[in-house]
Amino acid sequence: MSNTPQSSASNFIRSIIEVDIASGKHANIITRFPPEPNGYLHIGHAKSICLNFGLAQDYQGRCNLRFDDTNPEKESQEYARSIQDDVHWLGFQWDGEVRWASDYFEQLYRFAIELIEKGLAYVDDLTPEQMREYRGTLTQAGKSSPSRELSVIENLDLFARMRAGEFADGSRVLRAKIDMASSNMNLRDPVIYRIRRAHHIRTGDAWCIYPMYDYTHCISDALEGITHSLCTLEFEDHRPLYDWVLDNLSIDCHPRQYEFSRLELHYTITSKRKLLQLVNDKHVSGWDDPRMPTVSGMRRRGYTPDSIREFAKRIGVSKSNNTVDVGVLEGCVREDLEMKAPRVMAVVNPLKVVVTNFIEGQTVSRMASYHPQHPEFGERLVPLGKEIWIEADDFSENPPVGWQRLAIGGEVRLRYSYVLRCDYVVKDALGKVVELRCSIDQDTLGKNPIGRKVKGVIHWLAIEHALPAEIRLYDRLFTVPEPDVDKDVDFCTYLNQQSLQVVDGWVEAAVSEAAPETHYQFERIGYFCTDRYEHQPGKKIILNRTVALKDSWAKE
RNA sequence: UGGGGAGUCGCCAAGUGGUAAGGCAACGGGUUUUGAUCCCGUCAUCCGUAGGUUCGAUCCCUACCUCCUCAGCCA
Repeated sequence: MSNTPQSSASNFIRSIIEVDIASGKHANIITRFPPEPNGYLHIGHAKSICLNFGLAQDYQGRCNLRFDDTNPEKESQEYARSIQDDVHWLGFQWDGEVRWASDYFEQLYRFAIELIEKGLAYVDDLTPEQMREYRGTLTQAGKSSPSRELSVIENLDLFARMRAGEFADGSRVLRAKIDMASSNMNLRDPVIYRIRRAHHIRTGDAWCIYPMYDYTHCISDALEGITHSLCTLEFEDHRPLYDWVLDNLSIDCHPRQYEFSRLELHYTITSKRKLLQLVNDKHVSGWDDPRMPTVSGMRRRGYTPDSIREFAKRIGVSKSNNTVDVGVLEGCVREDLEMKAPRVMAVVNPLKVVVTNFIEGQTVSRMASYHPQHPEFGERLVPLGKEIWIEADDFSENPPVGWQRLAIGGEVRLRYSYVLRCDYVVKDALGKVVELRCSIDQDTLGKNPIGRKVKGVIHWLAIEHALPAEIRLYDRLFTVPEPDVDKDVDFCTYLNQQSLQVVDGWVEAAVSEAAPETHYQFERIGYFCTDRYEHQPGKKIILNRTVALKDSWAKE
């Protein structure tokens, strides 16, 4: 009997867990999601969140949220808050309270003393430059620092004085004494504590020494009883150090670290440093700009938690480098919104049409369903009028072969209304089409015309009843698939100047009172979402385009 | 030219000594008052390359090739 839920694909981590459960090594698994609060979460983190929390759910285990807050200079409460919000929004709940690596500072300190007492750590006063020199290179062994031979007594004293603030920032470090000749650079006596007088978001000014990631992470995992510590591939080389620390300390728990490949997406970047640069340099409005690959940006854009979780499921987990096309992500939202978003009509690029034979009080309006497959979504009246807006793109003076939209002398179905014929085109002095004079076939409401077939259907809005709306159309943020592949070229040079287009469009009155973050499908156009922050129900309608509808005509 | 990883369809990704899952995309057809959705069908004689072991290898062995990664007092 397998523990694998049918909904989740097999992957190497699940295989390991299943073996561990089957062998009795673990009765319950405990995972953790360990972000550093130094930026907002992005789609790559979402993959990790879905993995860690998903595993815990599927195997009846637990998953902790633990902040790796060991570098006070870059961390903030704002980031920590946003991260918690994002995890919740994605649909996950961590086990118990939020954990902080800083909660373990005292224990970490005592373990460091244990290491010193065992002769496995020493205080060094080499400058950063010297340390780099002493470290050697990939092909040459490093050499020992003079401090490597300090006695336990001396090290104990020095380390205590480091904590007491007797030394200047950066003047001394505590190093693990492992092997300066190791072919693994991480084992060449890595620094495990440095002196930094920085205000910490949790511990304030209580400490002037801070533990390094490699030293902190494994111990934090062990203290929390983590069974499977999952991280990305670049930490593979750190695993021997992870194990070394735990093997040499009196901790009876030794979590196992497993690495999986990080997610790469075409036309976007997933580097917190670079995302921060986009924010700082004002290339975007903030971390939650709808063009950002951040969780909060995608949320604002209109992505749903379900769609992101589905995405994580589709891309899978492995150890091979992979680059996923954004089309996969888009496919996930379309699929989710297809069944969840009510349909409504909107005109993004309006062209005025005068229905010449519209007869007030006689020409009828129909009710329209909010969802073709879900009558429970309800319906509303879509009023027709003498003057209507249609999409400028739905009319062509010189229609190409296969054109199913409006053309001079041609007919088209007005969605939920009559069949419309274009009789006359009004142009301005420059020859630009500014208005269409059309007539409807009075006998086509709710039924097809007799003797001829009208294939095309277009959306429209009665001018009298349409509501003005600010519509934000987003395109990819970068013009090339891999903006940051070339180290010599600033990725900002590949910014897509047309990534945001704000247009004044029109929407059905039904949208008027929509709350922020309401999803809609604008028929024939795409999925849109009322802006989380700026949309004001009943006052200012602001919609963000989440993703366009698939368009097999546009491809031709 | 040190260490650690990875190479299976356009993109992800299972799999395993017994003759290549699935998803996305793509393509063909059907339904449709969204050129959407939905439905049906097609889509790797082949698993980086070359040898070897075997009745039989993508899975085992050998060599090679390619890509990623490591020299922060970042995580």
